[in-house]
Amino acid sequence: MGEKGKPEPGSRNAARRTTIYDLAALAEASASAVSAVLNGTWKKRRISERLAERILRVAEEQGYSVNLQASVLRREKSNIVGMIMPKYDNRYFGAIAERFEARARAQGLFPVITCTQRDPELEFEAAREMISYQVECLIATGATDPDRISDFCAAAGVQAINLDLPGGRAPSVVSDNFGGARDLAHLLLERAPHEPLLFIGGRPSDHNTAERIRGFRAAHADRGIPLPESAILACGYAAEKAEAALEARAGALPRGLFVNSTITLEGVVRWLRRQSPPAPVEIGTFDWDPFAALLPDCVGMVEQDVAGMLEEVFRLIGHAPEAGLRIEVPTILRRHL
Amino acid sequence: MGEKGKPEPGSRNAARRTTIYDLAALAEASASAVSAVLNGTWKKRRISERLAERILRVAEEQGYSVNLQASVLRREKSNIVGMIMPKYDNRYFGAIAERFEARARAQGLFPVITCTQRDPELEFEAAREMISYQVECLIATGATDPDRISDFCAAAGVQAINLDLPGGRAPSVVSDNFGGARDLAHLLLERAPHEPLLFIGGRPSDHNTAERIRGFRAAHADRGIPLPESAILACGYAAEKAEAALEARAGALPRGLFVNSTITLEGVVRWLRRQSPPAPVEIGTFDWDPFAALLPDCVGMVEQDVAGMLEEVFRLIGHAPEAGLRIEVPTILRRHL
DNA sequence: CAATCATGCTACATCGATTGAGCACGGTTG
DNA sequence: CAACCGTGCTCAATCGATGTAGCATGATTG
Repeated sequence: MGEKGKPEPGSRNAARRTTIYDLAALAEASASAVSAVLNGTWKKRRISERLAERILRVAEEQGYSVNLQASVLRREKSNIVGMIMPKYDNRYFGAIAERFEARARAQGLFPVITCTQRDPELEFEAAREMISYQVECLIATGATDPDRISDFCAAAGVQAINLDLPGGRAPSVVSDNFGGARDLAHLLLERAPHEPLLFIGGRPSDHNTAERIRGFRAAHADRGIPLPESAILACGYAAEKAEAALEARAGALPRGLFVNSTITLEGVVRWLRRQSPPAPVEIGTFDWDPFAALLPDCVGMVEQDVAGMLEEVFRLIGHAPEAGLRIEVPTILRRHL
Repeated sequence: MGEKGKPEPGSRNAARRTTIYDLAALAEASASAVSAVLNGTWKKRRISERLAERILRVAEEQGYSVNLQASVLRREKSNIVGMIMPKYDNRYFGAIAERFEARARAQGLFPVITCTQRDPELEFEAAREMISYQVECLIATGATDPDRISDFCAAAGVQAINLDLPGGRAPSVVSDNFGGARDLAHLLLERAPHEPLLFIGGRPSDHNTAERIRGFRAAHADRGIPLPESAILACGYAAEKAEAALEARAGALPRGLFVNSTITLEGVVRWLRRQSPPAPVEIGTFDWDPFAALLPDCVGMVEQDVAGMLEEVFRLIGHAPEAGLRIEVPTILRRHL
C-alpha cells in the first residue's frame, strides 16, 4: 500500500517529517489521492467527497505541511519572486520591502528579499542563489551593477526587473527624479527667491543623482536664477562626507539647502548643530523620513511613490516586456508647516 | 549515456534550465561525476583532476547553477534559516534584518525573512510556509503569539527561537528592558531631580512594556521619588494614540518624558510642536533612531544591542536548548550633548 | 602468476509531490 | 447481451541532485 519500506507512520521518528505516504497509509488511500486532495485538484481528479474529508482530517491530525522542495521540483514552477535590496536602514527601502511582500502575497506568490550591503559581489552571489531557488522573477533594487544581474538572469531564463536604479538590459521602474527634484527646488526657491540653492549629497555618476541635479538646474533656469558651479556639492551620500564637504566649503551658506538623501541629511544637520551662531537655513530633502520631517529647519521632503512603483513592477511580472522599457513614477512633494 | 530521453542539450530550449545531465553529456561524463565536482565532494569520490576541470569549464560555459529544490530534497538538509518580523519600518527591525542576514551568510546558511504586519494569522501562515520550505530553524521576532508558532514548529520537528519578545515554549533572546529603562529614567531624573517623570506609550499587557515600567518605577524608588499612578500613560504604541493621550491629560507636563518607542515619539513630538508657548521638556526614548537623536529636546535614547542579541541567537541554532531558556542582553544608553 | 589493492569512474535507487494513463466496477444504451 | 460511459480510485514515471554500491583497469605484492 505504497509504504515504500519507510519507518512505520506513527512511530514519530522526530527526525523525519510526515509525508503524503504516511497520510496515505493512515487514511487507507493512495499517495496520489492524498496529493490531489491537499493541493485542491481533487474534484478534477474525481476523488469522492467522502475520501477527501477523511484525508483532510488525517492531515490535520498529523499537522502535515507539504514539502515545497519536492512540490516545486515536480511542478517546475516555484511561485517565488525574489528581490535584491541594498539596505534595510531607511524608510524608503523598508517601505519597498513591506509593499513588495504584501503585493506578492496578494497574488499568491512567495516573496524572498535579501539585502546585499551595496556589495557588487554579494549582489551577484545573492542573484545566483535566488536563481538556484528557481525564482520566477528577480527584482533588483538599487543594484550597483543591474546589467550584470539582468544578463545572468537572461542566461538562466529568469525574468529580471530593475527598481529604483535603471539598467539597460531589463525593464526598469524608477521615480521621476527630475520632476521631483525640480518641484522640491521650486518649493525652496519660493521661500528665498533670487538666491541660488546649495545641492548637497550623492554621486554625479549615479543615474538618480544626475537626474536630480538636472531637475535642480531646471528650477533655477525656470526662475532665471544663474547657478554657479559651486552650488553643487555631489560629495557622496554618506553623512560624514556631507559634514566634511560643508566644513571645507568657503563663503556664507545660502538660505536654501537641497539635500539629496536622508542619510546625507544626517550629516548636514549634525554640522548645522555645531555652528554658532546657528545658520538660518531651510532644508528640502529628497526622500522622506518621519523624524526628519519633524526637524525644525526641514521645510519639505520628496516622498517616492513606493506603492505606485510596485504596482508597475507587478504589472510587468510574467509579461516579458522589452528590455529597454523605462517607467517613471511621479513623486510626492511633502510641504511642512 | 544517461540522457534519459530529454531534449538534446544545446537545443537551448529557453523554457528548460541546464541540468547536470546536460553538463554530463557535454563533458562526456556521468551525472554523478558532475554532481560530485560541482558540490566539492569530488576529491573524496576519486574523480581525477582532469575530469574535474573539464566539468567545471563546461558548467561555466553553460552558466549552470544548481537546482536547490532538487538538491535540498535529496540531501534532506536545506541550510535555510527563517525569520518572521513584524515590520521593516524602523531602525531596530531594519538592523535586526541586516544583521541576521549577514550572520547567517557568514556561516553558510541561507536567510529568509518575511514581515507579517503584526497580523497573527499572517504570522502563522508565514511560519507554515517557512516550514514547508524545510527551514532548519525559525526565529520569531516580536511575534504576537510566539507560543503558537513554537508549538507548530515543535510538531514539525523544527527548531524555534524567540527574539525581542519572549515566549514560554521556545528559548528566547530579549533585551534587558528592565535595566535599559531604569538607566534611561535615571538619566532623565539626574537632569530634573525630585520631580517624577511621565511614562508614555506601549501596552501594559505587553511583556516589554511591563518590564520597562518596572525599570521606570525602580529608578524613582532608587531616588526616593514617589510616583503617582497618573505618571504612567500606557496608551498603546501608535503615534496618534500618544497625541490623543497627551491631549486628554490634565495638569502641567512634567519636565522629563520617558517615551516607550520611536513610533510613540513621533506622536509626542507632533503634539509638543502644537503647544504654545512651547513646553520645556527633556525626552528620553526607548529605541534609537538617528533623526530622533537630532531633535532638540531629545536628551537620550536606549539602543538595543542588535549584534549582541543575534550573536546569542546564532549560538543557540542547532543546539536545542531547553524551551524555558531566556537570555537577556544589556542595552546601550546613548546620551545626547 | 594469482591475489590484492588503489584509482577512476558509472549505474541506480532515492528524496516527496505530481500527474498522465489506465484499471475496475456499476449503470445505460442500442 | 455487447458496447459504451461515468465514477472513483491507483500505478508508476517524473522532476534534478546525491551518494552508495560496484565495475573496470592497471599496479603491487607474496
